Amino acid sequence: MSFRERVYAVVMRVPAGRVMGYGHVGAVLGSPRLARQVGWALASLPRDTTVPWHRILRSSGRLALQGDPARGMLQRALLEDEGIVFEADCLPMARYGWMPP
DNA sequence: ATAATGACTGAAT
DNA sequence: AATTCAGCCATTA
Repeated sequence: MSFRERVYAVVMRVPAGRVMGYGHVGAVLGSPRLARQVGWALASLPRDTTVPWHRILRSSGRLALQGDPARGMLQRALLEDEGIVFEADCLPMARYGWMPP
């Protein structure tokens, strides 16, 4: 089982309308310092994937993909479709954040 | 085996 | 408040 597959397994557990930070996913995988590797795993995801990659955000609830406007807008649109309300490019992790039981 | 890369993060400017 | 810097570590070359 590769690192990627473990990342996908965690991300796919996140219910609609909830989000997780890269560091949180890394923490579930073993260490909060795996954030970058989580990012790498999602970056190598195919476009037609069923993995809800848009539910993974940067720390403090800021959106990832800020360097890529096209995908950034897509991520925001997907999250809003799930009922998440943004507060000026950020969203309250305290409310939408999720951790596996 | 070594070196470079990056959807990150937290501290320091 | 906005940027830059320096660690991080799986993957790739």
